Amino acid sequence: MQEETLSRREREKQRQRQEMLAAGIELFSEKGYHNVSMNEIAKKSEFAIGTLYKFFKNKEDLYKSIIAELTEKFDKAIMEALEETDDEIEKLRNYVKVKGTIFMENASIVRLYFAETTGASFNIKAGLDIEIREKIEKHMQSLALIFESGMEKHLFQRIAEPYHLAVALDSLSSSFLHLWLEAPDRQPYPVDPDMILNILYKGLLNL
Amino acid sequence: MQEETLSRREREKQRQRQEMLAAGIELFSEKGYHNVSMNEIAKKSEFAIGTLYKFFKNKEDLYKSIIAELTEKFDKAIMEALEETDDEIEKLRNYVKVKGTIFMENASIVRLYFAETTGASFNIKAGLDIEIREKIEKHMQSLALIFESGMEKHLFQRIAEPYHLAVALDSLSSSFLHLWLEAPDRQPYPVDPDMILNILYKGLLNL
Amino acid sequence: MQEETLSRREREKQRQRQEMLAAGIELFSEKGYHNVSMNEIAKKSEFAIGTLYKFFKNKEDLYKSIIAELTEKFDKAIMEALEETDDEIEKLRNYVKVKGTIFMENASIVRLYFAETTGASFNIKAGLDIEIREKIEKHMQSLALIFESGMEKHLFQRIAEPYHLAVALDSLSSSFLHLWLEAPDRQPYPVDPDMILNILYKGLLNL
Amino acid sequence: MQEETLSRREREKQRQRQEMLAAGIELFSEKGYHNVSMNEIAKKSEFAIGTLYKFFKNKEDLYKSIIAELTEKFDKAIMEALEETDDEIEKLRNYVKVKGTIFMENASIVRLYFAETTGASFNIKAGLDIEIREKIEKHMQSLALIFESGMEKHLFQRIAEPYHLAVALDSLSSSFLHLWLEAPDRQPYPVDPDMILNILYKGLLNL
DNA sequence: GATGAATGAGAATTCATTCAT
DNA sequence: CATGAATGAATTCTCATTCAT
Repeated sequence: MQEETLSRREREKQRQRQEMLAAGIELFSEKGYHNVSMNEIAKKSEFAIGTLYKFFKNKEDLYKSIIAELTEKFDKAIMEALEETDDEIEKLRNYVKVKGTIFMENASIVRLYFAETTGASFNIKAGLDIEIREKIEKHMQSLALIFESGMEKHLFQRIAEPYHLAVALDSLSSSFLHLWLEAPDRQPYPVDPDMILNILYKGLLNL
Repeated sequence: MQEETLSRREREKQRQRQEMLAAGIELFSEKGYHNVSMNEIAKKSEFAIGTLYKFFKNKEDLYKSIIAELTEKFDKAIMEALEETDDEIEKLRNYVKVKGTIFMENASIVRLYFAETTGASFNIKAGLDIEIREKIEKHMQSLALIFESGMEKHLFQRIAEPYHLAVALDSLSSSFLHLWLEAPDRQPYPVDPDMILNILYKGLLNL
Repeated sequence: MQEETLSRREREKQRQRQEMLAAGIELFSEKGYHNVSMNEIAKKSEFAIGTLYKFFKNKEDLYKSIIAELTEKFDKAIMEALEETDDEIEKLRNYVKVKGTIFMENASIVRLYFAETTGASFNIKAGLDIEIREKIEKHMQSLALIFESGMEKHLFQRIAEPYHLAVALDSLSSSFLHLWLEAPDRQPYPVDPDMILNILYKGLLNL
Repeated sequence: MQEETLSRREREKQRQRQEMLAAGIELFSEKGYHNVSMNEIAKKSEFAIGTLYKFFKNKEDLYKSIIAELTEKFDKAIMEALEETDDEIEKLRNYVKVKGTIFMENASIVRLYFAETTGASFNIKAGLDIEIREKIEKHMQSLALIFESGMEKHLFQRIAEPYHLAVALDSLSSSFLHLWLEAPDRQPYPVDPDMILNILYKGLLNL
């Protein structure tokens, strides 16, 4: 019974933490890191400012926690997607599909994620970006291996370096995602991963 | 003679303005918008802070001016590149080449540019992004037209919607540019626009 | 039996109170009143913070209790020492000896005590100092009376006002104590009360 | 003329700095370091809080500056007093006289000074105390030398270690100063340095 | 017209204290 | 009755902006 009580408290804490993170996500993605005050987050999450500081040692920590959580979730899903099958073509389709799903479900954090991974990030000093970049690099390496292996099996033509193809796939999927994030109803993407893959799969020119 | 005097003064003013912008570019791209103070920019550009405020009505205005200037330069160069020839293939190669050149020559602003165009920018309130996005959209439309026209001439296969191909080309070129910005010596890109185009031109699969 | 239970509880309470005070003493004397939080004291004394507030109505009250306790102890010991004998010379020696013993045994509180009795204390508003000052004044009066009586018996020469001599003795003993507190091994004082008295007893000059 | 302008500005700055320090002295000595906010000091000195921070990099710096300034002044005056004459008796009288004068003229800072030199100082971490303690130690050494030299000339009896006599003199003078600070009108001290010296000079007992 | 000293609103963070469990 | 999570007032410090010289 005590166990139950403890876990109830623990669960309650987790719920609170999630609410704080949610308020942070919403505000940060809407207004940018520096244009959001801890007081705002406190108000939005309906906690006292002091309570916020019980959960996160400072503003940066709260921000990092948001990014870290998404990164973790994203990384897990991607790695799983790539291991689900042995077929290279299927792996690539899975990659694009899963990326789309995650982004759709977390639209507002994704803005933050892009802010952190692209361009001059908020917190050059933060050092969080290093961790993220390492995960992204890991994904690129995994994709590159898939291209490489597909080439060895003569599934794919060696039209470019495997690593470059990996970057290309990542880039294309992100771009179409962006398109969709900006105008969810008009853009086809998250529903159709094949469109992106086709751009890579078929050559444009009649060679 | 008064005209001459005025224009000399005018030229002098322009030079000063450029120095201020240059200082801003360097600092903003290195440390991020919110981590740079107007005093720093004043010191770096060797003007008094009051003088800065004679040229730009506030910090945001200075920032916007930087972005606007790059956007303008970029837009001009791209539009010229696309009009230089009638050959669709050549147009696309020009697009990639010019984009590469601009980015290489303005590496530090480009970080700012990405920060502004991708993800949650520092200053969503700024409203500057609207102007930028419009220019980018114009480029996309131009590229789409090129793809369309190439398809009509049967130069290109209709492997995807012209607009999607435009987005793809923009995305790929930006990604490889990023790669290069992060590790200038190892990456081939700005030297070789064809690598990118090949990814689109040849299909991966043996169809 | 109820009485016994009550008194057992009472004793238990006293023990708890003492533990809280002890934690406070250690922390306050090490870091200063304002650099110690109630949470720290709670943790160090191994009570919940709420329990602390059952015993002391606020932080200041806890602090005052510490000082009051030392003052009480000190006052008692001093008054006893002065009444132990009828010989004025012996009384003064007792005073210095007992002061030394108390201070040696409570080195860490003594820092607090000095902080409170000398200079601009942390908490002038506390109003505690009034009570302390009254006790000190009482000691001074007692010492003055001893000097006075010694003078009447022609034990002492009337080289200064009795009250001034009292102040002098208090001052000298405190100073040498300080010396000892700062470097316990090198200083002779608490072992040798006569050194201090000699400074008063023998004249410096060859008169 | 430019020189004049510069020095006028410089003088103006010094005047402002002094006003800030004065406000700090008054508030700190009245309420204690931690019970005074920077905003209060700003208000009292009639400057904006930001201006305070132009002159002092933080609260501690402002506090240290106050203490350092008094210490400097005090040290200078004491050292001069000790060098003014070659006669040991005169030197000691000078010491007591000058100390009295300084303290009378700076009554409120002296409270701070005592708080810093006695008991648990506000800022154990501050490290300022080290500098002060070194100066005090220097004074003690100087006094000890005077006693030593007086003893060698058989002006003084060797009734105690010279260093202990130095400590005794310092202690006595400070104590009577305290007395006076608490009740300026009733206490004779600062007017009569000889009273203190007599306590040391004549022996109490009829030996 | 240039200057930079002065301003003060606003942000992050701490911690004494309360009170529901 | 003990507990310690939650509270929010108060504090330090920064920096965009103004304006007297």
